[in-house]
Amino acid sequence: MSERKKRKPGETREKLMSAVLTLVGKGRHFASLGIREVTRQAGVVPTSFYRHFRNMDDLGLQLVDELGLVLRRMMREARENVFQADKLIEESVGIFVSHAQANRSFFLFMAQGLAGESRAIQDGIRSEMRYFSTELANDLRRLKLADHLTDGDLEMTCDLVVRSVAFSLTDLMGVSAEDEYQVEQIRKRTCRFLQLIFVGAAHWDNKQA
Amino acid sequence: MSERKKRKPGETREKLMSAVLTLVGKGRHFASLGIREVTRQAGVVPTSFYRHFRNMDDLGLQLVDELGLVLRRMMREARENVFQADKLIEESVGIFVSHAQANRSFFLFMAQGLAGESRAIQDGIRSEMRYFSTELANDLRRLKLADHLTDGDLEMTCDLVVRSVAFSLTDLMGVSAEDEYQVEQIRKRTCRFLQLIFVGAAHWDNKQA
DNA sequence: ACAACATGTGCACAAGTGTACACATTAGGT
DNA sequence: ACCTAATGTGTACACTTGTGCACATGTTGT
Repeated sequence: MSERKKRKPGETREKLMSAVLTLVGKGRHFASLGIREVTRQAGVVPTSFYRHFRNMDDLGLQLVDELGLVLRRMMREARENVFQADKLIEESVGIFVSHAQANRSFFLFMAQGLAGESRAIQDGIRSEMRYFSTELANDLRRLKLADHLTDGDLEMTCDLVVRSVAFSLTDLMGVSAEDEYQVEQIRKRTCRFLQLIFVGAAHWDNKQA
Repeated sequence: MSERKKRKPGETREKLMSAVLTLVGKGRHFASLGIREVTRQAGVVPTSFYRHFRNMDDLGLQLVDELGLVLRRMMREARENVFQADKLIEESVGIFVSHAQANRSFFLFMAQGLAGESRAIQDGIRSEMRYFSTELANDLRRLKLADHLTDGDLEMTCDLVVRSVAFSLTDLMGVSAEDEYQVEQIRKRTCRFLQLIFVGAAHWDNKQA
């Protein structure tokens, strides 16, 4: 009953997954990738694919799961590095941008999947975003930064925040990672978006009537 | 020198374009479509394709142009139907939603193109959004609804509005057009997003320091 | 050590793909 | 009415694709 011996349990599997990410990173769209192309990129024989995935969508779904891990890691880092509230937005957006650069292909895949052709993958990504949004709401509650908002309004605010950041993602993916200036522009603009949203949230209740 | 005689100048051409829209409407992703598939759907022989387009991306670009027309028509209707400021958001979002339903495939194509694999198409759609955003800014200025904002801040606000609506588009495309309840939920949620943003904009200057 | 299984490989094949070429039809301007 | 250009069609070919099958290899549990 010792199951942790496998020397390379999913070596090919990982090669296939990162082959997809590589291709996506090169500008290809996930929906246009075929099994043969992916196996070729992974340096594996086509039939090997079926040892690990039933089809491309299956592989995509498992990529979404890994994407979840990346996002969680990012969120943890954000929580550890944000000390005072006034720098909250700048710090968080900064961490987001640097993660997006470090895992470019992953986030590219995410951006694609939002309007992709597999409904399951769409739902998976959407679900990750929802999770992210509720966690953000929890944090804001804990930091006492949202005391005047009802749960519903806080949820909505966080949803809008997450959406805006996700949209900035597409901006970010549109410019080369080395273009420091453009990246910086996007970072600043995203911060301003979030500030605007939070100003709106701070003054929300009186308008709610 | 009379050039308007052509009986069916671009009949096949239109058939090809709407064939793409049909396939996209059926849930396919633009990036995964091939020339043969499209011509088959259009009921045309494969080689005809090259009479009108150089490749799929070319066709996509021309679809973006048509999309621009759809968007402009939508904006015109919005301008004609919005009378007083307090219903501005509800009216506009309503018009947006109904247009998105009426031209589902078109908007689906737009949502896909934002993270598609053709850079040119991405830029085209982005450019349409920018246009939309600046027009919105002009309207708000004209209606005296943004007097306390600098041009830059107004531009940012409108950009955020357009992005939020565009993201709602992906929500909308995710539910069946007949699911009245879900569509209504999305409509309401989008309105709340915009309200939140405008509340933020209304109180922006004091925070700007 | 041996049986059971998971994983990787090679081969095969029918189907689909992009596109070149030559030809048929039609439309437009004179 | 005629020439030219635009548009549509059929055939052809080399190539890619998904996937089934049989076999090789390695790994695990007893």
